[in-house]
Amino acid sequence: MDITATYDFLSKELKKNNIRLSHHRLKVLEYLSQNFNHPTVDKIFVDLQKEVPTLSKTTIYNTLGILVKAGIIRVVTIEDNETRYDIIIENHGHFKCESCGLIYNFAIDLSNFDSLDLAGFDVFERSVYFKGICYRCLSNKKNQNREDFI
Amino acid sequence: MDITATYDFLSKELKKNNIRLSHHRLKVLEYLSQNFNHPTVDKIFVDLQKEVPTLSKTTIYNTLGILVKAGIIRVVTIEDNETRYDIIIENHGHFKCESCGLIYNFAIDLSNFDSLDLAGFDVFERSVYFKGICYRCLSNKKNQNREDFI
DNA sequence: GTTCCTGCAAAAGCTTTGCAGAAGA
DNA sequence: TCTTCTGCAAAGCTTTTGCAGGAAC
Repeated sequence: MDITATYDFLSKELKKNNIRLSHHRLKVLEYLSQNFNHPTVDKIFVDLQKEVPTLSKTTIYNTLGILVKAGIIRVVTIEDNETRYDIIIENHGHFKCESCGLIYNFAIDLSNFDSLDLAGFDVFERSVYFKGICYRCLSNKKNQNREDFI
Repeated sequence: MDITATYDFLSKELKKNNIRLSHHRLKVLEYLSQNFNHPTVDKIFVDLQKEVPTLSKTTIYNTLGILVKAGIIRVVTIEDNETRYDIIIENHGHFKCESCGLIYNFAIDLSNFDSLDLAGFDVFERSVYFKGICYRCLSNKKNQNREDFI
């Protein structure tokens, strides 16, 4: 993916949504458009502080809230004790490895999924979360059984 | 669904998992087997206190943790600011209405879903979360547009 | 000049932990 | 009796809020 194009596109998205383009906000957005690792607030904070030492968590919370409301990023609630954020890309699910903690994207398209149970409902957000052990951990720990990971 | 049968089944599940069947724990489990409304810890606490006034939140947290570990209930993380719990039923997703807050179950079977992106992965948990407006709220508010709900 | 953003500190929630007493096997 | 469960209170975290100063337009 062309990061510069994405970044430009997102800047325009912000303007379209009447979000003031402060330096800090652009930095948070830039970070999210270059890091597809579904960061927590704390991860964003720690990583960006090297570059922008005056940045506060309050501003990160504020910025993330605005971006979610504008529909530019989405909240990933794969785990109950951590809130993560993700630049919105269509038609993908999230897989979390319970061994190494990494979150992977994978292709899945439920946009045309119809359930009889939801007849007459207006569905405008669809999230898919899988958990398990990723191929990397599986090959690292071939001699152990699954119980070790749980 | 036959609640008594479910309840008996679950009692046996507990014994199989060497979980001591205290009165409080049975009450929590009974509550979950009779209330499919995906309660939060606080909801369980408030509802059960009428019946069991000495019950504490610590015990609820303790019990829920044990039941999750035993694979009898699962955590529903459809929202980032609330943790909910659900007796495990196979092959269903969760739909949260952003207007009334109700969470509905709907049938969906991803147990045989294969993604090329996850080739070589061991996937042992699959959650599907949808959001939108339920049919009830839609018919109550026919004259309003979607922006009112968001 | 006016609006809105920012950071600090405090507050608010939710969840976990330590420990002494109580209940279960 | 011995184990482990329970409830209280305190601690630990994450997130929100109030407010004064500062930056953007």
